[in-house]
Amino acid sequence: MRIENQHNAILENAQRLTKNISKSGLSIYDEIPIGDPDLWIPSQELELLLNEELSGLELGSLPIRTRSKVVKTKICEVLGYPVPSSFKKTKPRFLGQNFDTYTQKSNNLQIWNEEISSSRRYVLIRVSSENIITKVKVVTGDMLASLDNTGTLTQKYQARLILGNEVSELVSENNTQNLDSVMVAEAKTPYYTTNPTDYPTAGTLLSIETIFEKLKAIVGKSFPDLGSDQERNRGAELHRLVCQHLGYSNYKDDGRFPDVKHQLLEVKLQTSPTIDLGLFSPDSKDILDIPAINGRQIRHCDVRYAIFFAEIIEGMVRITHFFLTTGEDFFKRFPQFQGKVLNSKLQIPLKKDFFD
DNA sequence: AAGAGCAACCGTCCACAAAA
DNA sequence: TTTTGTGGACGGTTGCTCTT
Repeated sequence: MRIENQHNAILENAQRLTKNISKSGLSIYDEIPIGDPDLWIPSQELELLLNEELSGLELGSLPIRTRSKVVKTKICEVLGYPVPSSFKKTKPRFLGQNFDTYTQKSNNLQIWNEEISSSRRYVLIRVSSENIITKVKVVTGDMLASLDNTGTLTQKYQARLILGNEVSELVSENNTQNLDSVMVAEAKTPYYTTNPTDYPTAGTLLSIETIFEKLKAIVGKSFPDLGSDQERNRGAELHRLVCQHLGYSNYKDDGRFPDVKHQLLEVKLQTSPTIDLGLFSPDSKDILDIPAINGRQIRHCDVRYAIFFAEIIEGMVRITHFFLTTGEDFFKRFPQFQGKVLNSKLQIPLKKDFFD
């Protein structure tokens, strides 16, 4: 009974505040002094209110960015704010009430290009596998920071894919000099016992031209699309096709770089023009963590990149373009984003019972 | 009004460590 | 020895802003 009374008292206070906000005509970007008795929604009130109003909301199978926008729109309505025509990239997104929102299906919370702000609130919204909001949790930056055990920043480079006139394009005529010096003229086609994830050897490393000839047959192939939040698995299907065309009888992927280690080949499937690269820049001269071949160390820029572009029509992924380049030449064909150049994110694992 | 540029945002997997 | 948890990679699309 006592708990129920308290619950009701908080909810009543929250409703009083949202009425005030609604009357005030303020937007989510207008500043409110923290703790303002008539306009500031304390975390407790915020959590209760959003939980009551958002739980059960059906989000369907929207693309994740669209999903996020739908949720923000709903939050504006619940809090008594007018819905902006677009959500500006302010830090935080809800400036007046000083909070950010994260709509999460997974427990891997990721904060990009920003430190955790200790006084900011973080509104974490749990979405079930059926795409229904099940719980809303409001925590301060302090609390989030305590869940961050490492402080490690994960980085990402990006480049732009610009389609040309050719359906298949061999960007680099030759391998890098370094790689060329270890390769033999008559490399064996992959034997049925070799794994695509094995370390490369001088005798089995195919020339970039041979790889090009073998892989260009993939253009025009299609396979079913697994859905808008299953990009990773979609890439796996292409990876399988690539292994098959190269002559490997078994497909294997250990999630490491590069995808087809045995050929020093990285495979990418693009359905949008932004190419995301990992921790390393393709033209990096850093040494790869694999055994040297004939005494020669392999560098990141020696790796070959197979970029496939696809269109998704009626639930099918159809490969329309193919590019093959060395890491060294990568940015000569695909311009690197000049803005931030390197993006980094902090990843915070949420405990399994975080939302309980 | 349309397009280009960009980075923000969210998703998934796997090796290894720790616990059972 | 098996199971569970954690850290840190990889994956890639879309909305916002600025320019034309």
